[in-house]
Amino acid sequence: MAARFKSDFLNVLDQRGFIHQISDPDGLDALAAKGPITGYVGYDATATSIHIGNLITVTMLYWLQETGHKAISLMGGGTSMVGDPSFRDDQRKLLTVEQIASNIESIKRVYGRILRYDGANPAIMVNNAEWLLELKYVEFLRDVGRFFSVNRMLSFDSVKLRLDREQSLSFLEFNYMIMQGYDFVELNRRYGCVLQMGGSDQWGNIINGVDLSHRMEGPQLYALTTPLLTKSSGEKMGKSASGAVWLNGDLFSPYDFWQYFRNTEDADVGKWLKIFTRLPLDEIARLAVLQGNELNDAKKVLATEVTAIVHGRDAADKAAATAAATFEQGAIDLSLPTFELSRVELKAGIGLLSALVTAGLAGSNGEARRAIQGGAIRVNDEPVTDDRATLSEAHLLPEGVIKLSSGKKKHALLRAA
RNA sequence: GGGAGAGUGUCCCGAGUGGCAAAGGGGGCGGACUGUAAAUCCGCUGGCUUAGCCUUCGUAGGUUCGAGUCCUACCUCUCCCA
Repeated sequence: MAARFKSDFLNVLDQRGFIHQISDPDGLDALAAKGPITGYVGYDATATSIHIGNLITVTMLYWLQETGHKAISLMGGGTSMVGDPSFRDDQRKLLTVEQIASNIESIKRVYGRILRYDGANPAIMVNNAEWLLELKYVEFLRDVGRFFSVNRMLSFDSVKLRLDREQSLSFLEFNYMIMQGYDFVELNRRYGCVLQMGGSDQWGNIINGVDLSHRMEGPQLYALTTPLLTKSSGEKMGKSASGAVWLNGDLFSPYDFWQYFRNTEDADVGKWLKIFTRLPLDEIARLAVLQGNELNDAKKVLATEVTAIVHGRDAADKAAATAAATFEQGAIDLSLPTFELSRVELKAGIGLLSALVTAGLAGSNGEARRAIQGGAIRVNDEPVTDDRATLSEAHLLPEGVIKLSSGKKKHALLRAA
C-alpha cells in the first residue's frame, strides 16, 4: 500500500483504517515525522469497564507508542462528574464520587495489557480530576470561559439532537465541552501534548480544545478521529445479546469475547483484522481474501488475536480450544460455563425449566418454556420438546456433567456437587 | 408567577379516548437455509405452582361492576406569556 504520509504513525493509522478526520493533516504529519509527539485519548468513568468501542482508540494509543511517540491515557475522573451530552437525547444519571473512583480502578487494569506503562518510552495515565476539581469558578470563567462562544457551542451537531428534540440540556452538561477543551490545553502545558484522538462523535469536543489553545495563544494542537464502526449490515459495532461487549472478563467472559469476534460478518473480517489486531498488513491481506468456508479460518485468527490482546494469550487459546471442541468435534468441553447442582436435588429430579434458569440459558421459567416450545433446547445434544421434562442422575454423562444448549451457540454444563 | 402540552410493555420508537397483558415497528432470541457469516422466510419477545392467578401504561389518591383511558394532587420535561 502506498504511503500517503511522511510519518510512520499516520501511515499506520491510515493503512489500518483508523482515520476519519484530521484537523490539519499536513501539519500533524510534518510534526510526527520530525520527532516524537505526545498524544492522548480521554476515557469516561461511566461504567466499571470500557468496551470494544473504546478498544479502537486504545489501539490508536498503542500504535502511537509503537511508532516512537508518547501516549497518554486520560481518565475522566473530573469530567465524569459532569457527563458528556454529545449525541445523547437525555441526561446521564449523575455518578457519585465513589462510583467514579471505583470505576476508574476497575478500568485501569485493562490498559496495562494493551499499552506499556513501563520500560523505555512508557505510556502514562493521568486523571483530569487532578486539575478540574481544583478550579476556582470565577477565575476559570475569566481565564477560559471568555473564549467560548455560546452561539458557536449551540451550533454543534453533538447537541443538536437534544435541542431539536426540545429536551433539556442542563448548564451542567453544557460545560462538558469546555472542560474537555481545557483538558487538552492543560495536557499541553503539563506534558507538551499536541494531539487528541477519539471517536468521530468527539470531533466537536476535540476541536474546542484546539481552538482554545489558539485563543489562549498556546501552541498549535491537532485533532484526529476514527470512523464510527458499523458492521456491514449497518448495525453499530459492539453490541451483543447481553449488551455492550466489555473488556473486563468479569462482565464479559473471554470465551464470549472470542465468540463475538468469531461471529464477525464476512464483509467485515479484513476491516476488523486491521483495526483490532496487530498482525502485519500483508498477512491480513492474505486472510481477508479467503472465500466461503475458508473465511472462517480468518475469523478464528481474528478472534484469537483480539482476545489475546485483551485477555492474554492463554485465555485466547483456551477459548479457541473450547470453541473447537464444542462446535467442530461436538464434544463436551469442560471449560464451558459450568453451574453447580446439588446431588440431592438431582437425585429427586429437577425440572428442566429451573435447570435452564440456573445455567443462565433463560432469564425466567417462562422464557425457558418458550425456548423449549420453540425447539431451541437440547439436553446432552438431544432435542427436548416437553417443557415438563425433568433432569435426574440418569442424564449425567461419563464426564459427570449434563450439557444444556439453547440454540446452536449457547451451551452450559451442570455439575452435581 | 400565568397559560398550553408531554410522560405507555424497566432495550428503543410508538398506537391507544371505559372491557387491555395493551396494535405496529426496530432491536433481541429461536427455527429453516448455510459456513458458528450475510440475505430471506417462519415463530417467540411481563411473571408464576399456566383450563387459572399475579404485576404492568410518571407518582399517589378518587369515580366506576370495570381505568392506560375520566377526576384530584404531586413529580419530571417541553413550549408560550410575565
